[in-house]
Amino acid sequence: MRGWNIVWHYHDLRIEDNPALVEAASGHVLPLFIYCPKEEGKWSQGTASNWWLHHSLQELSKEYQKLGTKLVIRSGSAFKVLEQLISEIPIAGVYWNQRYEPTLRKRDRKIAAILKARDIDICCFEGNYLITPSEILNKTGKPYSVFTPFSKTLLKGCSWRSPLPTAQINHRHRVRSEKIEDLKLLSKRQFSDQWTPGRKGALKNFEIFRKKVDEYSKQREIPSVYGTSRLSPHLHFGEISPHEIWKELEHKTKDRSPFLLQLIWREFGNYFLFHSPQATDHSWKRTFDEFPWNKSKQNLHAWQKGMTGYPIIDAGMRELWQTGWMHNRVRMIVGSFLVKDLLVHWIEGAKWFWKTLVDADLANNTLGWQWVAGCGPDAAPYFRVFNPVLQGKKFDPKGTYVRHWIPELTDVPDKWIHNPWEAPKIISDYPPPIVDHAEARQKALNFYKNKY
DNA sequence: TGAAATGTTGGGGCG
DNA sequence: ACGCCCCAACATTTC
Repeated sequence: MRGWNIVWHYHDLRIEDNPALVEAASGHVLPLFIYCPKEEGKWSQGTASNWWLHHSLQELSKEYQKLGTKLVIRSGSAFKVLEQLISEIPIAGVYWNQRYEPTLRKRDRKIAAILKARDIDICCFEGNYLITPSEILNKTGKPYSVFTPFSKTLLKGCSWRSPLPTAQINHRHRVRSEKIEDLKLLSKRQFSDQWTPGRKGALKNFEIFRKKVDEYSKQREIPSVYGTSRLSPHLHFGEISPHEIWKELEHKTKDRSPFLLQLIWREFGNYFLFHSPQATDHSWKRTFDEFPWNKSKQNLHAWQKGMTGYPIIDAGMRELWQTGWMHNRVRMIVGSFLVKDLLVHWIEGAKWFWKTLVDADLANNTLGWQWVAGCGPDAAPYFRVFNPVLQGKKFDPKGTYVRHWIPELTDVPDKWIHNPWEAPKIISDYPPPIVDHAEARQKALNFYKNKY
C-alpha cells in the first residue's frame, strides 16, 4: 500500500452516492472534514448554517462508525491540516467533490498544485451538482445568461449518472480527531424542533415530499402549507445528492418539470457564480452599484425584525428568524420590498439571509437577490414591483400564514388581514406601515427608469 | 416568478 | 323599442 486516501468532505456530508468516496475506497479511506471559516473570506458561513453543520457532522460521524471507521475533524488552514496529516501518516491521494465558491476554488487550486508536486494523487469530482459549469456553453461559445435556454439545454441533454453504490471500507485508521463541540458552532438560535440535519433527516423530508410531489405545482405557492420540498439545506450540505432526487422523480411524477425545474435553478445559480465570481459583491449589471440606495439603517432594521407594518413581509421575516427558513414565494416578496420599497441595497438583504438561513447558499443567495433587485442576469425587469397586500391576498387569502407568525393579528378579520391599518378597529401592538407602498413604488420606478 | 393604467365589451337600469 | 349611461368584467398596454 502506498498510503491512505483522504476523502476531504466538503458540502457532501453523506456516504451514499459520493463519487470521491467511491473512488478513494479502491484504497484505504481516511475521511476528513476541515473547519476553516477564515478561508471562506467575506462570506464565511453564518450562524444558522453553523448550527446545521454541527448536527450534520455528528450524523456523518455516526454513519462512518457504522461503516467501521472514523471521521476525522480538524480545524485551521486547510493546507496546514493536510500537511499535518501527511506528516502523521502516509498519504497516497486526496479526493474531494468540488465546491465552486470563488475563494474556495482559488484556494483548492493552489493546494492541488502543491500536493501534486509532492506526488500525491489529487482527484476532484462532481458530487453536488448535475452539471460541471465550465462544460455548458451556448451556441456562441459563451455562458448562458438567460435561464430558459439554459434549462432547455439541460433537459434535452440530461443523462445524469445513476446514484453510485455505497463504498465498502475495510481498513480502520487511528488518526486523531477534534471534537465537534470544540468547533464552537452553536449559538443561541436552535432549530431542532424544525429540522433534522444529516442524512436521515434528508431522506425523511424527501420521503414526505415524494408522497405529495404531484400536488407540488398547486401547493408550492402557498406559504401556509409545506408544499415545497424543504430539501434546500439538505442539498446545500450534500446530505442528499441532486442525482438521487432526479432519478427518483424523473419518471414517477405526472408532470416532471415543475419541481425538477427548481433543481435546474440550483444548477443555474452555481453556474452563474462560476462564470461571474465577482457577483457575490457586485451587481452583475454594474451600473446598479451607483444606484442611489438608501443607506440609513432604520428601514433595514425594521425589515430584519419583521416590523414593517406589512403582514406578509413581517410574517416572512419572523418565520426566517424563528426557523432559519422562509417559504420561497415569501422570499421574493420580502426581497422586492427591501430593494424596491425601502431602496436598500440588495447586498444588505443577501447578508441578512446569509446569516439567518439554514439553507444559506452563496450561489443561490446571490442569484436570488440579484434577480429581485433587477441587476442580475435574466433578472426581473425594473418595473416588476411586488405589492405586499395583493401578494398576501393572492397566496394567503385567509391569512393563515400571517396569523401564525404575527400573533398580534390573530383577531383581525380576513378582510383586513393584509392591510390592517385600514381596518376600522386599530390594532395597538402592531406597527403602521413604514412606507406607503404606492408612493414607494412610484419613487422606485422613477429611480430605476431614469438611470437603469 | 407583477401591478397599475387604460381600453373594450356587454348587460341592465332608466328616461 | 330605443339610446344613453354606468360599471363590472375582461383584455391590452405600460411602467
